[in-house]
Amino acid sequence: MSDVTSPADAPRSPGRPRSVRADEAIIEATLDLLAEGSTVEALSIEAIATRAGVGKATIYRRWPGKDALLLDALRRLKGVQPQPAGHSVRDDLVLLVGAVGRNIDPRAARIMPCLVPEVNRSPDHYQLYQNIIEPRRKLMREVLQRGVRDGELRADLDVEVAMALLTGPMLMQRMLRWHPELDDRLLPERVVDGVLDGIRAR
Amino acid sequence: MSDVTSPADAPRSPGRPRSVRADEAIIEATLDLLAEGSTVEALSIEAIATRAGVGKATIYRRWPGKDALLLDALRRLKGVQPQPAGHSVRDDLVLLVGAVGRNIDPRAARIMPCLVPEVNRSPDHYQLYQNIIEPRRKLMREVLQRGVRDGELRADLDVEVAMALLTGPMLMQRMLRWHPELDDRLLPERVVDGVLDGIRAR
DNA sequence: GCATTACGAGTCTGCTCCGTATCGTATTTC
DNA sequence: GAAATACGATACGGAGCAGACTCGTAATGC
Repeated sequence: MSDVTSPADAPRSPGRPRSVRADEAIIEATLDLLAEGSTVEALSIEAIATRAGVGKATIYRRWPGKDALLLDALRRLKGVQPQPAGHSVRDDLVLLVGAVGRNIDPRAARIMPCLVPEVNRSPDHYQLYQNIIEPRRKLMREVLQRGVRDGELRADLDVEVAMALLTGPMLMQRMLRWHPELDDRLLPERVVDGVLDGIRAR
Repeated sequence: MSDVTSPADAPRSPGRPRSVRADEAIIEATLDLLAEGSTVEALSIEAIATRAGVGKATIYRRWPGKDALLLDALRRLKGVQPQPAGHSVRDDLVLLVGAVGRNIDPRAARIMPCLVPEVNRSPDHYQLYQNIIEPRRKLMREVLQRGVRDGELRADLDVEVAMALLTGPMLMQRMLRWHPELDDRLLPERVVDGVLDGIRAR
């Protein structure tokens, strides 16, 4: 079986190569345990090893500690960014807002809230978090700037505030189920239309 | 010194009464440790006892375990709700939005994010969280309904969505510093005006 | 004064975890 | 076949904490 790293990309040191299957199993076990509700700090190497069907040494051979392993594991969750069509600003915004806090991996939705304390505690993790969301923010910023340029949005629009208006309600709902009765499927449309047209009578 | 519970409210059982000072010290130590960055689960009874200058038994005499102690401690953080003046819907909203995630106790701002995972994990904690924010939500709901009644806001306004639009951006910014460059002091006004008037050109 | 309860401080057992080391075995290169 | 490295499993010493307990002391009601 081809349970090992591809021989093409390295000079191949002697001895038995590391098992790709083990790599995969460790990462998956980590994400599974997190998704099942374990906090970052409650997560133990021993639990990961057991879950992955792997010896502890196999983990320590690859990562110096829990933090490094976690970083690698979380990188797997970074989903694909949706590509706005570029026709209607409203439709593009609905697409982007609907993607807030949503990733390919369904575990991501359960894991993300557990990382909030970490992001607040450690400047490194805060930076990592910012690096991850910045590309998504950039995408939305461009859609909004396009709207201003085309005259579809107010000329005096504060783009950064507008992004907060669009993103905040979705994030809050996804992370905290802030309001139990809001319908998650309809929310993106409602949010975009609400922010576009305002709530003031006219 | 009057270091003990007031004699007026109980039949007074015999023996030395429990020290109010100890109660206070334990709660304060708990909140301090949380505010300093300890996670809920990393918090240990031993650490609390040491910090409070109190024996472990003194804690176990009062609470059955960490969870019960935490619940009592967190109840202390519930700040006062601002009272909207009732003149202008906009001004009332700015007041309420500015109060989102803000409590009298400055430690609250640092503690709240640490509770996000708990709220997601335990239905009990989720319910507790909902009970705490519901009064605040009610206040905002009334202001919005008043606006609709007075014709200041759209007649077809979805009040729940509107609350999400107003609250979400503030919460996200307070809990995650989602956008590093947004000015926290000006944000409430910006959010309210943005949501009121919309971002669409007209 | 005496029974009763609380106090701070500390001890003790049992548990979980960390990070390292050591088994016997498996897989690879030379 | 020999050397090298990886594998899962398990054992180890050490750290930290939970809870129950024990001290000698302090405060209260009768």
